[in-house]
Amino acid sequence: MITLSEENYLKAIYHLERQTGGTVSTNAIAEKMETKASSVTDMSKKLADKDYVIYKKYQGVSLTDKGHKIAANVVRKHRLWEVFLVEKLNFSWDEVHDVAEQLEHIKSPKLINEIDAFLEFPTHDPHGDPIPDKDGNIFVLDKVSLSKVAINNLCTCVGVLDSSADFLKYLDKHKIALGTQIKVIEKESFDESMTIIIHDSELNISKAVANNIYVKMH
Amino acid sequence: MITLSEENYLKAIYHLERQTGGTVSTNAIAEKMETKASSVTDMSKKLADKDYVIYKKYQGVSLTDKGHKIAANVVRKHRLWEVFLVEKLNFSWDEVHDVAEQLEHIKSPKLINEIDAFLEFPTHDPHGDPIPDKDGNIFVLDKVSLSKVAINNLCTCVGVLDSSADFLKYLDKHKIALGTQIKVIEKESFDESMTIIIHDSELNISKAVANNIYVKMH
DNA sequence: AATAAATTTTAGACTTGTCTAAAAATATAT
DNA sequence: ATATATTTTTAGACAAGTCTAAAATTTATT
Repeated sequence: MITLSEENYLKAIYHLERQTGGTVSTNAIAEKMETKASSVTDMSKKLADKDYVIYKKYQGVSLTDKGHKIAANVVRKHRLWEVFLVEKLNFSWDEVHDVAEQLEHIKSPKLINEIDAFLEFPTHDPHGDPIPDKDGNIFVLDKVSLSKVAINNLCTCVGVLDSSADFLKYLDKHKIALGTQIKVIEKESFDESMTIIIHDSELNISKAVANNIYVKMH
Repeated sequence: MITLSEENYLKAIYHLERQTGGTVSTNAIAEKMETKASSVTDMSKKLADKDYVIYKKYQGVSLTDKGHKIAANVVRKHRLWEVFLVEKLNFSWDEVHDVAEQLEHIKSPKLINEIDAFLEFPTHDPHGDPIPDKDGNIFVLDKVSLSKVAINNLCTCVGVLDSSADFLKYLDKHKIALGTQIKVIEKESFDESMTIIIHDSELNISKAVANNIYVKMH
């Protein structure tokens, strides 16, 4: 039986592998988990003993197929619960993360299958992140950072890079949501801010904001 | 912050207090929790330190107001989740317990309030057990054991004493559910079995079964 | 009331997951 | 290529929660 802590480590490794491609360093895990490198080393050994990761001293870890499947399933549960909270229980997209962090560890295949069906098999969570299927596969749609979009182009918001509550509240305030149409009309070269049109009105956003918004081109 | 283990102990003490009235013995808790008496002693001290129970050496424990409130809230969450699983996710009443044991520990006041509203404020769980309100109060309706009902009386099933999967499956097999009308037509004195009429057909049930069914008299 | 039986507590040990501080290995820079 | 800085591991400690075995207390019995 897998422990809560082990699941959280596998999830962190999963996200880090996906960000960087290859193996994941001890320090990177420690930072993500908000723990110490020595704790990560201890856990890496345990995860390797259970065949969830491949661990070579001083070389970091990478998920085995077994570990990948478990991690993807945790992420699947996390994202399905997020959809449930927003669609059925009146949560806003900045409120779901902490609760989903708890719900993702509930062990019941029937429960998550029924939730999936109840929600009519969603493919993305409220932040635009893809929901892994039962085998752990995800289908990524091609999205680009809003900061890369050239002047006069029209695009649609399909996701966010940073899903912190603060950033999501900023988006709410300015009526930016998944599906919102965005037209880039001006870019300032000195601070890399840009002016966009949403819902027929102009808005100036900083480079930092534009970086954190994913869009699909028209 | 309260731990998972502490919550489970408080819940066990809550149920035992309710069964027996007064204080709860170390052994009774150990049996309910499927653990050893020495572990219970250790935990009793911790719970007393945190003002969740009153503990006197060799005299057992009883919940304080603070402890009672926490325990009742865990039970509230357990039973609301059970209703949710049965009403919305196609679980049968014998499948819900294990999942609800996990879900009852999710910490999010908003979540449980929204689930409550989503279910339109149910008062009883799928086994007929009352759901404590936000203050931990429960409103018990007067129910009697089917085994106490005299011949020729008509009554309605409103709950079960034993909600083990085995017993619930037995009830399913014989089409006995909450709300089912039952008429007692015969009682055997030698084995205390009884013959009842449900859905217009006769059924003979043992003393053990009758003991575990709660009914409301007409 | 004294003894036997049952219950409860204590003492010490073990596991999981964490930490700090020091040692070892790897990477970087001059 | 050697010294320095960074990363990673080891060693030893600690808290939570559990256990076994022995001691203390309470309850039941004669």
